[in-house]
Amino acid sequence: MEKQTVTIYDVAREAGVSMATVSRVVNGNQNVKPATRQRVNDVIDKLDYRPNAVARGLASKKSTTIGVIIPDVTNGYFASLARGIDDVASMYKYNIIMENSDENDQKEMLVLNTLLAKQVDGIIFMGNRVTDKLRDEFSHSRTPIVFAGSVDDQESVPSVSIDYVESTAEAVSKLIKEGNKKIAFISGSLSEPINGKYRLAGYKQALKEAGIKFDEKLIFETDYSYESGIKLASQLKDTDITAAFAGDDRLAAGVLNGLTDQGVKVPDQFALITSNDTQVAQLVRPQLTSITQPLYDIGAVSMRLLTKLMNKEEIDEPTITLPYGLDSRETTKK
Amino acid sequence: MEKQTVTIYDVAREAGVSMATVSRVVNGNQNVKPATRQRVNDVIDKLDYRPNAVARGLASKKSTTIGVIIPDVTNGYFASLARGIDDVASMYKYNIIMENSDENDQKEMLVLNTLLAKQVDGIIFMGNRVTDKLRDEFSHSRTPIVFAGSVDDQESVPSVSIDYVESTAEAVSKLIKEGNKKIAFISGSLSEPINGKYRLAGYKQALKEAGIKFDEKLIFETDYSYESGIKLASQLKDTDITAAFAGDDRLAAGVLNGLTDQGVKVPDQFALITSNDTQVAQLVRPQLTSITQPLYDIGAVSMRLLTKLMNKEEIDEPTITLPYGLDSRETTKK
DNA sequence: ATTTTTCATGAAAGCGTTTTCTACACTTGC
DNA sequence: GCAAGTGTAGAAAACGCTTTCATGAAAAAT
Repeated sequence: MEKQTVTIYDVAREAGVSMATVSRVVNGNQNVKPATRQRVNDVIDKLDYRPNAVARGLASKKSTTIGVIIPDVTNGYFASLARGIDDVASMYKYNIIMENSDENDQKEMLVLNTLLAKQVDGIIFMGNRVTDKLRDEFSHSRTPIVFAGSVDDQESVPSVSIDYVESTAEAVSKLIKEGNKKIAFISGSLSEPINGKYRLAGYKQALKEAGIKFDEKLIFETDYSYESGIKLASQLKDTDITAAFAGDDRLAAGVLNGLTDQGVKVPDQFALITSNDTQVAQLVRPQLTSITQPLYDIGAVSMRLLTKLMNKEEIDEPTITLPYGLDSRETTKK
Repeated sequence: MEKQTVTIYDVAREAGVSMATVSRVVNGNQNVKPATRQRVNDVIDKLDYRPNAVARGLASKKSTTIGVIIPDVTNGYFASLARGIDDVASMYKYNIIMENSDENDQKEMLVLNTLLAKQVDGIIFMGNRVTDKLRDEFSHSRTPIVFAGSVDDQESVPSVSIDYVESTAEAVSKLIKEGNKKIAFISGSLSEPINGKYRLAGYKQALKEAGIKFDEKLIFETDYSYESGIKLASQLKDTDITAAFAGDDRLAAGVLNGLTDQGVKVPDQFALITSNDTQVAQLVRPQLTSITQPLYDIGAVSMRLLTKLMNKEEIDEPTITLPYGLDSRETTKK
């Protein structure tokens, strides 16, 4: 019962028209007499014709596919962005080729190349670090690209994110207002601009405003895993540090659970604020006070921006900053 | 500085050979003299030639792309499967087009059609319910497909999962052994075979073995959200139910947090076992005792199976069942 | 030295569309 | 009644590759 692939030519023959006409009705071109259109559509239904997107792509030089480079789908933060991206993409009839990069420079180059080979119409890049090589590749290719949930520190690429400096400053200020003087800054690698440049700047800014001297020893640079948070908790326990700002939720959850497991009362003895407001932040007990980010929207807006870029529309501001919030939950005093 | 797209023809001209030869070296065909190969490769590097995958796809009738239908990337369970799929896919040089279906029948049909239009070489389907219409479409298409993390109850489609009947029975038995007599069965829609058919059967089996009579009132059918779990907790609180089996981790986390927030001590006053062993299960306190599933592997094996199908290799057993475990953590007594 | 094999390569026909150009048959407008 | 438009449609050339078939040269066999 295996049906042969039916092509536009089959439809044309069966409907007694040329391929060009079939193509016109399939693509909604108005230059077709209603009666003809009807007839063609009937044949399409009858034969169950489905246009070959690959052939279409070759002929039109558009693949209606966009590439998404994501560090790890398994990470709730990126998954939320991805969901926003996908929803808007399908709204605009684009499909998504997703590639996990593990934030690995080499892999990023590799997937970028396969995406370009696949003739994607645009690319959304998630990741916290951009090597010069990668940036070079971006700018050389005529394929539009936008960063979602991160900023290129050279601002050479359109991006959508929140203001990491201000939000961090606000979080740290809150910690200070609640009486904390020794506040740890916990994040992933400081070589990533989001940590080493923006968040750290916000942290310092808050300290400065409060007249607190910056202390190098309060900076804890690690990776983004839950386990690292647990480990960090043991280190934190025997110091006079009374609060921490964390750049990642899983990391923060690790710190929180580690602290609690060791008998430290949060928030009474230790206050904690995290950054991404993923579901994790609300699943743990006590619930993590967090900077809130419109994760889904960041993804959605990125994709929307990309559609404009692909249509060669004029963009007034390529670096879009979305509003953030600060949700006081249970790991801070009030 | 915009470089024109360089085609195979440009390379051929520059290297003084025919397109056929360039094609051969690009595809690793051995019928090329080493010297010629060298020369062509040099030109490829020099011109920075990158084969157009779309044209390739049209000519070869292979897209080296597979479609992945996922209910929601944002769900840790599916995201883990997806990660396994993607890793194996890239190992075999396939790219992935990912489509969120929201387990919506109509949307599933739609994305299936766009995937087929894009000429994917294979499809991996995640989702708990398969409509007849969809199954029909599957069997009519010559594109191989495999189910990941779910079984088609008609077993007409190759699939990879764990034994849901046995694992559930084991979990419920444990609850019974620890002295619980009234054990709630909490799951998503019973219309989904995984719940209404397999897990429920396991639940009944365990009860029967212990000589406990099945009680309809202990079945709680809801959706998979954390919020529903919270709500359910209030209902559960004022009954004589002392334990529950939950078919989903977020749901279980909701029940757990809801119970705890209302002063019910877990596991002393209420025991709880969940099913998917996503990260959530270990983030909450107390940590959720859970059936453990090799999530990443389920995805990986599915993809591997799909590669075999795409190569038209003989498959001995199209329904693969992977081993599960039962990890006693803190929401059961021992 | 001649025939047969093997090897390396080129020519050209697809693959299934889109799109440009051309053409024809009608309407209009005057 | 004729020139100029205006829809509607077809022919055919791309699009950038893979692949089959043919071919000539070199190697091997006789």
